[in-house]
Amino acid sequence: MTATARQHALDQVLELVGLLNDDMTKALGRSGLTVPRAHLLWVLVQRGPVTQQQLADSMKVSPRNITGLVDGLVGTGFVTREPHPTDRRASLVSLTEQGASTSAALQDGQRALAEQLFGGVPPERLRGFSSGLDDVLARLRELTAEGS
Amino acid sequence: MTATARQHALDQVLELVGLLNDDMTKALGRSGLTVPRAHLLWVLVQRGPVTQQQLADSMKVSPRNITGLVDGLVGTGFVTREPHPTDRRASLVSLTEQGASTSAALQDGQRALAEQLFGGVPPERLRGFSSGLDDVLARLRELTAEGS
DNA sequence: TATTGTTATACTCTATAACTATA
DNA sequence: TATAGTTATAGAGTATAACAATA
Repeated sequence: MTATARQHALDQVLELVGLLNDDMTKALGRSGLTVPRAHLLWVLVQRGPVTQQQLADSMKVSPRNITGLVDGLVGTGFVTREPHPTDRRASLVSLTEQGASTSAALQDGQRALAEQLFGGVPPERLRGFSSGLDDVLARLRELTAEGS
Repeated sequence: MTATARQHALDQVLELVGLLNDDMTKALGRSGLTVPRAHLLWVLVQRGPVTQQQLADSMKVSPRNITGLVDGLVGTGFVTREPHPTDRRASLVSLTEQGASTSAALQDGQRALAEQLFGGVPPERLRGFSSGLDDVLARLRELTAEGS
């Protein structure tokens, strides 16, 4: 009985993951971005100009992969790759104006999405949802920490 | 005030999406599968042997893509591709024993995950979570139906 | 010697367009 | 003429390994 309730909850979560993934992919595509490229942009918004090594660490991805993502973003005008002022081995990746304004627009879009998804949910119910999610996230973080 | 609560809820959901995606990718990798290949297997579990065209429709992906996914799954022994009994243009894709038993194991893993994630959540709280999710899913389905 | 990033190589997922075989 | 699937081509994300330049 409760086991089926838990199974149902997981099914719901998996459907959510799929729908949200599709929605994000489409929205980013309209801005000329992909999910990994938007992720990189987001790191730059949070951390400011950084080296590719730091990007690789932040995104938990190989340095080779960062080279490719930055190449793409330079090509489409979202970031610049400039020589590092003190370390001549390294590059410094920065947002262009276009990169910064697009990132801001994406954030606005996210705020709008939050309103669309949760705007009609009564506060009491939203609290319950959010608390339940906290429990689930705590467990998931443990699992992924172990499993790495 | 409530706007920040809604924003927080979306942040939680996005973290959930990321963690769950990583967890699934790793778990499937241990079984020699990827997310799209597991998706294909899952369609076969539900529908039985089908043509590649039917797979393309079910998965909302190009026929060319199905050719590649089936090639990979045939190569790793999860499915077979056999001539269709009545339509000589078409192939019939079926689960092998290995494909069926791996699919069953994945389902067991999912049941276990549901227990790990929700097992410690009190029934009352789980109900609240699930109800909230229902609201959110309804809105998301509308959004993705429009935006397509 | 250690670190930064690139080139070389390879695999997976994805798409469109042209083409073959069959209906 | 329409449908099923493949070949041809292309692009994005991912990884490891070898290597050059610099620290």
